[in-house]
Amino acid sequence: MGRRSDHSREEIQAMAITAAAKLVEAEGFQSLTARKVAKAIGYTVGTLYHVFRNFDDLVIHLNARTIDEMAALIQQQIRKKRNPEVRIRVMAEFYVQYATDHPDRWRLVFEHQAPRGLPTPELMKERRDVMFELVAENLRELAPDRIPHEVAHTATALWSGIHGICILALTGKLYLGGAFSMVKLIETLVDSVLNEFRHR
Amino acid sequence: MGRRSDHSREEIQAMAITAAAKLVEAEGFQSLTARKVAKAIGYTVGTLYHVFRNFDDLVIHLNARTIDEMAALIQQQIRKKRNPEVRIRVMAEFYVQYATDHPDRWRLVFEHQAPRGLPTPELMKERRDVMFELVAENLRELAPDRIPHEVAHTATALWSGIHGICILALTGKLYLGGAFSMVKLIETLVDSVLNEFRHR
DNA sequence: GGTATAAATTGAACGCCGTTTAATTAAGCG
DNA sequence: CGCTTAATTAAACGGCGTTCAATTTATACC
Repeated sequence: MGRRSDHSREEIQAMAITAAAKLVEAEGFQSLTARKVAKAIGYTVGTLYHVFRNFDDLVIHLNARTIDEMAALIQQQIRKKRNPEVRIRVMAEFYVQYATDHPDRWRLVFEHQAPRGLPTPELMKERRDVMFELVAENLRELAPDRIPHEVAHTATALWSGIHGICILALTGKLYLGGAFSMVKLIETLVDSVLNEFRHR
Repeated sequence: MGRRSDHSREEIQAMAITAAAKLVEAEGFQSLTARKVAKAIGYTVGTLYHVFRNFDDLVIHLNARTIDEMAALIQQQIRKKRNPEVRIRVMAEFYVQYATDHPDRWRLVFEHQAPRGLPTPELMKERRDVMFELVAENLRELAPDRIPHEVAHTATALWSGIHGICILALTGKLYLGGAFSMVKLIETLVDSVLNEFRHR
């Protein structure tokens, strides 16, 4: 066969990313392969390599979409709230929610890594700090006279901590059960860091 | 060739784990393969499968050793300290130290996962909570009259948070530089959680 | 409208992976 | 020394990411 032009480059890209997302959710990110994605969209691997530089490039595009989806969901939720502290708590709540609802897509964002030595792709750089900046924005509103550096520092510490709880819980490395829950752990962390932020 | 009996089963296991550790440190955990390990110890893959159930089994043994090494290092450090708060801070400091010194071995512990559906191997179950329990011990000493559940909860929140900072920093997903450092982030988290723990 | 050009798509190949298995080799024993 | 048993190997399998020559088709031009 040859040139079909049923779909443009961009369409094939989008189809591939969508198919990859579904495969990851259905079978886990560890068993995502280029051949499966190609088959799912009715093309062969070759076409995939015509549209993505390599398999990592496909994964990076999928991860970018995952981050965009998650950020959109979270921003939609905090738009309903006026109080910056409440907003931060809602952000944490829905971060956990998204991670729990799409564990494999979420883990792929953090556990994928391009081959050693290569620089972080632009697509990821743009999205790396989106959550941190969202937290920092609201911390700033919570205490407008704090110096920016301090705000950014606290935002980083808080959000990294929340992320840690998510990762360990989702990978089964956290004892949960009984009165133990992710939600309560996150609450403790948010309470602690916010109190510390206020009182000094 | 055939039966050489140069080494016992246990010796070959230990040699393989050591070789795997070196390969991981030298080339990254992503490119660890059974054939490389076999070659490094002067055997073929077949022998490796005679001694481990499969490749995941080898990785699990390596991870167990990594956790043991790290825990030993940390316990050795806190033995020098009497104050439980100081001990917790030293634990955090050396956790970061180990992760930074052996990034690929450390990441392998947390990013490896046995094929979907299989239960957590005993080898890992025994080691999963070692750090949490170490923290809880010292929290308990810090506030002997708190109920055990509360202590365990705080220990989990604190250590997950520290872990989150480590993971994000080591995978290049954290803005560091200038006055930003892992050590300072960790300090903030420890301060926050310990203060919260004391004041309520 | 036929034809040359350029682009999309394929299928087959490459070297590597984890894993399995039959065949070989050597050690231990009577 | 021959037999048994177990360790070790080499080869094979299917699947992986990746590359590329060959093929097919859409498009631009005369």
